[in-house]
Amino acid sequence: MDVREHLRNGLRAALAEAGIDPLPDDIALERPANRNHGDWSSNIALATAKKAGKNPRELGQALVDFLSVCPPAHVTGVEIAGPGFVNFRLVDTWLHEVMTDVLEQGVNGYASPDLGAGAHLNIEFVSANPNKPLHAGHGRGACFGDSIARLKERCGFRVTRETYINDRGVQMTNYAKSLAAAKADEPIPEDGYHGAYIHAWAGEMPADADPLEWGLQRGLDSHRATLEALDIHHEVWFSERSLVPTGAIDDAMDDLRAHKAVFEDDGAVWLRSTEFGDDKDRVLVKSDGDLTYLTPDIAYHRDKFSRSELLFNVWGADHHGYVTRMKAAMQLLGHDPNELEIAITQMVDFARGGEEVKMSGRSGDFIALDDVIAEVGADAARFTYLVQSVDSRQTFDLEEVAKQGMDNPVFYVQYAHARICSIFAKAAEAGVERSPLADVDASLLIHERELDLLRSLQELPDIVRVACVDNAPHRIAAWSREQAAALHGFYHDCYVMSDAIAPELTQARLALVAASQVGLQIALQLLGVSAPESM
RNA sequence: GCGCCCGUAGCUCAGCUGGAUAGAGCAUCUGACUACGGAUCAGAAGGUCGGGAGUUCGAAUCUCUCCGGGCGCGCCA
Repeated sequence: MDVREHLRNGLRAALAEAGIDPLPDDIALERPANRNHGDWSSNIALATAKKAGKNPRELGQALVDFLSVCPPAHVTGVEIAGPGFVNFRLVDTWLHEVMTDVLEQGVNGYASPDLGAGAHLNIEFVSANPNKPLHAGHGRGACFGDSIARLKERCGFRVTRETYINDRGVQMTNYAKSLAAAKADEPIPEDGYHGAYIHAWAGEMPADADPLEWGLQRGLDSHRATLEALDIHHEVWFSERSLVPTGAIDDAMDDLRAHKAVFEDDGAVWLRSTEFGDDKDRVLVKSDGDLTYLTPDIAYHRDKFSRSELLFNVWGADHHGYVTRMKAAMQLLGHDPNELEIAITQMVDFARGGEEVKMSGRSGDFIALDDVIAEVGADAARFTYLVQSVDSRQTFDLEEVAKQGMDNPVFYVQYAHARICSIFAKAAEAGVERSPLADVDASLLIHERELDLLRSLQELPDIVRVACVDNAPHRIAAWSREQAAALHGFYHDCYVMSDAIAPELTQARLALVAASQVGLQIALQLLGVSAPESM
């Protein structure tokens, strides 16, 4: 049981004794930044005194007096400090219980809060045009979306990974023309695509192939291969084009009309998106009869809702202006706006050794995501894309990330895992057999390095929950670095096996290291980064 | 002009629903191996949290305003 429950129960009893009624719903407990303030601290006296019309310091003292007489489990001291904080000092047994929890629950059980309760969540990400390879900028949304999927899965959602293929419209026609021109050694049309890949792909194209159909498949194959190199696998590749023959677009229009969500003006059909916060109403059917981009996308989202309770989209910052109208469209169709969550990833700049690398869309001169993976490796690419909040613009220095040293946090973390494996290998070599957990005396773990490792492991469930709720995989990356630092520090100061180490302590430390391995594996799995046994 | 994101150490960035003396990595300087992989560890130095005002016991965090940067504001996709 989480030690905080013991403390909260004690605080509730103390509050009741002090005449607080009703009791607060939530009692915050935090680990003070300053160790002198104890192991756990609560601001509950400050928070409730105001409402109860009491002096915070006096209420805090009353709580302390009560808790000193009936201390919760593990507690050795309770003090009042500052304006009214209640500080708890605990014996290390509370941390030893953390180790037991981690090992008993394992990689699949520890730090897996059930937030989703089995709800079906469709996560759409990447959704790039199939007329060109994925570029370096796509990597962020791809890694972010997949890590979100991993987080939601761990937290009890049933997840479908999906990507939308923009295979309908003029850009596909221009792409086909470009392929055909390249194949015939003719100049690429002005409105075509001029990247080097066009010529490479045209060279592969059979002479009798339909450039559009062949090109579509070639583009999809390219995307699929790139994503698989990053260990990203979409269950559904949804074709925009397919919305026409299935009647999905017509159905969506009928549905919108039935909901009085559209009107006609100037020969065009408009969506009443201003009813739900949009700046202006949006055209769905142009006066020439063509559909705007929005219309099939509405039909697509409507289709997704027919297959899933909750939708999650990952869009680049260049599409953020589109969020309001899509949410408005879904609300006009009767959906709760909270059932469609849209995460925006800010742009990525690329550099080599501090020198900015220009990416120009017009000339087709961009860094392919494949090239990033080839240059830095899939693990380093994923970790780097995820190490930073997607709310901030990112600078991705290919030269820095390609380094296989301390500059590179991904190696630091992976090396911690490899070290653990190395310790186990060494133990096996020495003929040391791991005792069952029940026979391990965890109370032997009293070194500050050992306790640091356990404090960090204790935080993981909270970190996972926050990362899931806030859509923040970078919190996992940050935790993995802390756990790795704790492991390296432990490794440096605490030998697991040695003539000077008692067999019982060896067993306790092997268990501790195993717990750390569980934590690191959970974190690396959520990031989609491998946990190597050796490097 | 309007909307969204950002501004924290020399550099790259964390900082959870407001908490006590604002953190990490890199870079810089100084140290640590006759034992499990030194791809490691320890210490030092480094700050008007963009500026200002407000809310309160308490603000990097919430509100307002200004400054600076990015991205959007089509009957394009």
